[in-house]
Amino acid sequence: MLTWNLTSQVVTDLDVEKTLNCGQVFHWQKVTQGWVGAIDQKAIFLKAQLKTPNKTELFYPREKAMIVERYLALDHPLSKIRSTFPTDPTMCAAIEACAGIRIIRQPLWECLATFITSSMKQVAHIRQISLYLRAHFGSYLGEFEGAQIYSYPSIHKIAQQTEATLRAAGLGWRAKNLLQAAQQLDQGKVNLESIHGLEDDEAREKLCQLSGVGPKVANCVLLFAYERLSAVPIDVWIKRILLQNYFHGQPQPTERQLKAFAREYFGAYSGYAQQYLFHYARTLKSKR
DNA sequence: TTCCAGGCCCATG
DNA sequence: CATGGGCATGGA
Repeated sequence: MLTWNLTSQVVTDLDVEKTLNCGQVFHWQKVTQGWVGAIDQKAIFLKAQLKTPNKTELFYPREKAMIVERYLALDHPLSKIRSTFPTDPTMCAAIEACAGIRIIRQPLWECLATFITSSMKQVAHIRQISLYLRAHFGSYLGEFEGAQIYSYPSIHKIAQQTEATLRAAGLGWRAKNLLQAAQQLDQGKVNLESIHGLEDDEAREKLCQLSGVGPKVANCVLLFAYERLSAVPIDVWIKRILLQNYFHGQPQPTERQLKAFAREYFGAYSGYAQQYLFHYARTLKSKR
């Protein structure tokens, strides 16, 4: 049973629940008072108390304060970011539904690997796969209220597996992609750290050299791990909401036209806007 | 049971 | 550049 020496601070515009459950990260577990999970190799506990409609007191381990503050992107100026969004009805509804959602800064490999395993999978199943890989190939970090906490397995650990052992995670044909990507990285064919220094297009191109990584997964990694807040992943949900709300009654745009529109129309923080639309669309469906 | 899911890859026009 | 088919699995 892990114990926590907590510190706290009052944060404006932070909804921990939505931030952890809006489809950017998939492993945090709910406990009585808050959430437990891992940031790299550190077990972390988070608790949020609402003070006013947009102010939250966030409690987190004192000795890991810097790590948590960086991970949750508490430095992102959400008010300023929101002000750059267009003000059409759909976007306004999404902003209201997504108050306090922050694009977090995830570890590179963990984010990349998770989204390689995400293609044509529902969020619930991506989570299941992530927890399986952690429990079987990650490092045990401790237990809290029955929740077992593991780190995400290293590149090398995954690279050492066989396609069969990975398929046991329910990966199906994605197992080969994950294995090959891990091996490419393990052999130094691509260096994830070095991508930090590249322009968006170069970075995207580099990521797409990895097995199982195409434009959509690359944009997820750019947005959720490389802080490229204008990167717009277009999945089935975003495509649907764009077509219904911004291309209604018009001839079907090509993928290229859709991308160009998203990047231009939603502005400098189009990745943020995209995430709000994604979560908004999913909450709408669950309500029906 | 059927439908669908945070796509990628490769082969054709 | 764009379109179409194949690919595995499990939740809803």
